[in-house]
Amino acid sequence: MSFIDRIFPNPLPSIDDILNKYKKRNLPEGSKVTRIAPSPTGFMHIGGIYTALICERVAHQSNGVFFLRIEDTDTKREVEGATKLICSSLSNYNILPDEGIDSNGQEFGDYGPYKQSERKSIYQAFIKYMLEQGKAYPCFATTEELDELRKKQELSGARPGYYSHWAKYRNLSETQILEKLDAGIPFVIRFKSEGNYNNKIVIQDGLKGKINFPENDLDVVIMKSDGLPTYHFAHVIDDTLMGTTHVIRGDEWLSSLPLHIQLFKALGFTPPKYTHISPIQKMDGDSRRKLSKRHDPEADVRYYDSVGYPKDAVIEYLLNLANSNFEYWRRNNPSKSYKDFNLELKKLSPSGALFDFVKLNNISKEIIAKMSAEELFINSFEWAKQNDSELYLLMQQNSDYVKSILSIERTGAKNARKDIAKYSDIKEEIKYFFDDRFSISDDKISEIKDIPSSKEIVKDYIEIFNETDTNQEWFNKMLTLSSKYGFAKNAKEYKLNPSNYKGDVSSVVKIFRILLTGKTQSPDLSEIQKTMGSTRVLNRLKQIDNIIKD
RNA sequence: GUCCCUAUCGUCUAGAGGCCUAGGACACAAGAUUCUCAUUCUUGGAACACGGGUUCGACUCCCGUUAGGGAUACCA
Repeated sequence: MSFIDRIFPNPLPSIDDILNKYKKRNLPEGSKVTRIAPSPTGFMHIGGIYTALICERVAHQSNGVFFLRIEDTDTKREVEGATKLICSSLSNYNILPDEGIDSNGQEFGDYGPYKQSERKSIYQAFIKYMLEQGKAYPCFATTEELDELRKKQELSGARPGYYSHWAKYRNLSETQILEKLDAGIPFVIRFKSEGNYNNKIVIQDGLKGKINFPENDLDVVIMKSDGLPTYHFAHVIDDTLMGTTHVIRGDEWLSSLPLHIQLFKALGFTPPKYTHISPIQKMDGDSRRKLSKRHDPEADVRYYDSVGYPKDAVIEYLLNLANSNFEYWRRNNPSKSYKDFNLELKKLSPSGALFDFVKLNNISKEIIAKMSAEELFINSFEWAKQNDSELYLLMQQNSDYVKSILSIERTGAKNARKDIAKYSDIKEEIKYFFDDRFSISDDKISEIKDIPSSKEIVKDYIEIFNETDTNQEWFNKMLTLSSKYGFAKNAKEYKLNPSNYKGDVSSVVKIFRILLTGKTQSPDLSEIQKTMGSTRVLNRLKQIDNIIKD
């Protein structure tokens, strides 16, 4: 019995059967097949969404196929529920694979299974083939042995790694291998590299162009002792069988490129086209670093959901990061779907971009400003349902009132206000419209007191208040009151002759603004009054008696 | 240590040897708009990391330095 049969005693599918099962994809010329291949080790990273978005766009723009593959070959790091989270995050952001796994764990598509853990026998069939071809061998090195090897290499100044004469188990005889196997010594399968480190090879990358590498001479592990393949091997097998034409992935894989190309060749496969994209980074002190799962809450896509950024805002921000001409396109096509924008892989930045919340906010404000009051209500209501029960209740019990609040300077306005960047901002904007959440702080009260004749002005206004006043009619009343009590009709006039006036009309309006909203800054006061209704307005105005006693 | 990638305003970037006195967006500052804020409009400040080449000419090409990032696992 050969050592190969000892390693794989159970029958495995034949290479021919596998190759026959995975038919060549029948797609029109120029169609691209891309994939997103996350490992279920925690939450969905914003960088994962970024890559997925790019892959999805590239495939679908070319009438190709975009699929999802779960890379769960590291059973130790796998986190319960992570696969589900990946699927739901993708569908949340409307990045929908044509093949893969849905949120319920249901697989779909003709090139599955799409979970690597379910493809074990396929990988093993190819591993066996590699062994038969003499392109791989079992290695019995223990962790201690490998540590020692590394130390020795460091001491002698040699390049660390398992290669050439350092590769202790590379040239074991059949009998030696069988002895170890019989003794039950754990082993891995290593690739028997024919590469020469002193040879230079050139590889083409879709973004970085031609890259020079030394040839790979490392005998990399391709099958772990648990019988599952490593990333490198699974990548080569899966992307071949699944017909991936374009591999778009993070540039942390760039250095493994010589190995991957070498593996494709060893198996007689044609490698796909590669594009390595730079990660999204953030500023940390005065150096940049990758957004980290452990330290940065904004690394988790759920963060953007939880604070209430519209999904499209996140997507458009990411698109803007990918292709900076997106914003130009968006300005010229304000109502088109982002899917009509043609994303160009070549236009991606070869260096990593810093995540910029200020820019995200700007994009998000634009998007929210474009929503009608009705849409904003529906979207924020949906958000509140999941994330803010207090706001949810408020909106549910006062839906018409909240809708009219959201209409202020939106419905019928030339340019809607751009002061809401995320749904969680809404609470603060609508709070003071509700009597049980409205109050005036002491320092605002003293601001009213500081304005001469404030009590008389309010009393006068109460007499002439009319709920149906137009904006102009309301403002005329402010002007009338101003001149009656010695305030200039505008700032210019006041500045010209400050000694002639007690202030200008803005001081008069300020009394009402504070009385009605508790704030010194607010949207248009006449619209606010109309929205609040006369009873509420008059009640609040009458509070002047409690603020300024005779 | 070794290998690989990257380097333009504060940020994202345009830039394919002369269209560059380096353009745009965000942010910031100033001004304008019958009220504050938010809009909107106008204006402004703000960058080719450094040193060598190549060339009539370099932000652009080459080499080095520096800085940042990545890889160097039975992790992906």
